[in-house]
Amino acid sequence: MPSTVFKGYALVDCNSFYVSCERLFKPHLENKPVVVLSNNDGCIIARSNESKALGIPMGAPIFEYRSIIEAHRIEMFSPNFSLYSDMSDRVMQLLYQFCPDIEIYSIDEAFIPITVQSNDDLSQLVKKIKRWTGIPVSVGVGPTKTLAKAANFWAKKKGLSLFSFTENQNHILKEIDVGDLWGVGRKVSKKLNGYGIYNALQLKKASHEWIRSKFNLPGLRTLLELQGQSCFQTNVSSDYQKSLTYSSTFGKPIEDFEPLKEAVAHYTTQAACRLRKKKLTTQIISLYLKTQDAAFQSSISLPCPTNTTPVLIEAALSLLKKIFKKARYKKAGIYFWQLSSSNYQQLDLRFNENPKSLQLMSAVDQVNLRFGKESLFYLAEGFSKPWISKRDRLSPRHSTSFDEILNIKI
DNA sequence: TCTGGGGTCCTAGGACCC
DNA sequence: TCTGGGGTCCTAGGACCC
Repeated sequence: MPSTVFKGYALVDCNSFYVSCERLFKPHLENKPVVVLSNNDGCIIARSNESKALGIPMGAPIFEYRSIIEAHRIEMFSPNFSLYSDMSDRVMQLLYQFCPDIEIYSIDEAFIPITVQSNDDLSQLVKKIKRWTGIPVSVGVGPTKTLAKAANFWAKKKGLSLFSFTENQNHILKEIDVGDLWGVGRKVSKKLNGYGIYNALQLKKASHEWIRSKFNLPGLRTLLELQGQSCFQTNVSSDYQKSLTYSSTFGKPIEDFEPLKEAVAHYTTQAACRLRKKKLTTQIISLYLKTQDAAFQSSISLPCPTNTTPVLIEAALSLLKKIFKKARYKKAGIYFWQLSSSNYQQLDLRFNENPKSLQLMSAVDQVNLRFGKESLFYLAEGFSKPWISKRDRLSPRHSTSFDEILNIKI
C-alpha cells in the first residue's frame, strides 16, 4: 500500500528524439555532436547534448553556424520523418502497455495520469523503453502537468532519468527560470522579468488577481498549476484534430503560374493523403502563398466534407487563380479546417460523393504504400518538380521501407 | 544570400441582430 | 442636428507548444 495518495502526471519525454533516432542505426555517432536539420536543410531543429554544449541554439540558421559545425565536425542530417514517426509509434506502444490512458502530447512525449506514485515502476519503464527501442527517455512527475513538465526539465538538466515533485520543493522551483516553464514563452517571460519575476518560485507566489489582469487566462492557469491546482485535464484521444496542414518552402523560389500550380496540386495531394490516413474529411480549404515579405491567403467552403484528392485539387487551384499575381514565391501551404470523421459522414442529397471515387482513393493509397510514395500521382503535379525541397543529408528509412532496410555484412 | 513545419488556444475587434 | 446598448458569431492575428 502506498503511504500517501497521489494524483498527478508523469511526463515521458524522449531525449534529443530525432538525434536519438539517427543514432540507432549509426552507433558510431554516440557521444559525438549531431544535429538534425529542418526541411530544406535550412536550420537546426534537434541537437545532441554535445551540440548543445557547443552553443548551438534551437532553430539556429545553419549558415550562421557553419564555422562551428565544420570546426567540430558536427554530423548533420536532413529530417527523416518516416523513421521518426515509426520510432515514436514503438515508444508509444510501450507506454500504452504501461497505462492505456496515456495522452500523446507530441511526437516524442506523452503524459501518463497516475494515482500512485511509484518511482520503481517508472524506472523500470525507462529501462524497458531503452532496451526495446533503443530510445533514451526522461520522466518527470508532478501533481499537475506544468509541474510534471518542470520535473522533466529538471531531470534533463541534472542528467537524471526520473525526477519527481513530491512535496513542497520550492528550492527547486527557485532554480528554474520562469521562461523555462511550460506555457511561458518569450513574450510573457520578458514581461514577467519586467515586473521582477525571474524564477518559477516568484511566479508561484504572485497573486491570482494580478496575474489574471496582466497575463489573462493562460497566465493564471500556469500560476494555479504551479500551486498544485490542475487546470489542464487529460485530453481524450477520441477527439479528432481541428486542422491539418501541408506546407513547405520551395527548394528555389517560383515566379510563374505553371510551376506554382503544380506545387499547389502536389501539396494538396500530400495533405489529402494525410487526411485519409487519419480517416478524416475536410469542409474548408485554405491556400496561402508567401514571398520574402508578404503573404496572401484565401479560403473556400466545400459543398460537402471530402477527402478525395481531385475534388481538393480543383478547389485549391481555384483559390490559386484568385490570389495569384506575379511575384517571387518562397513558400506555399494548404490548410484543411472543419475536420470530421470519414466513418460517419453527413451525406448531402445534392452533392453526394461518387462512391467510386472513395474506392479510387483507397486504391491509389494502397499502390503508393506498396510501390513507394508517388508511384501514382496526378498530372496536375507535373513531372520535373523544380521547386521540391532540398534534402541533401537524408538518412535511409531503415525501419519503414523494404528498399532501404539495413544490410548487415558478416 | 542562405532562417521549418504542424498544431492549439485565446483575444480583440468587426459585423450583425434586436 | 440630435443617434443605445447588449448580445452573438466569426475571423485574423498573436502567443505558445513541439
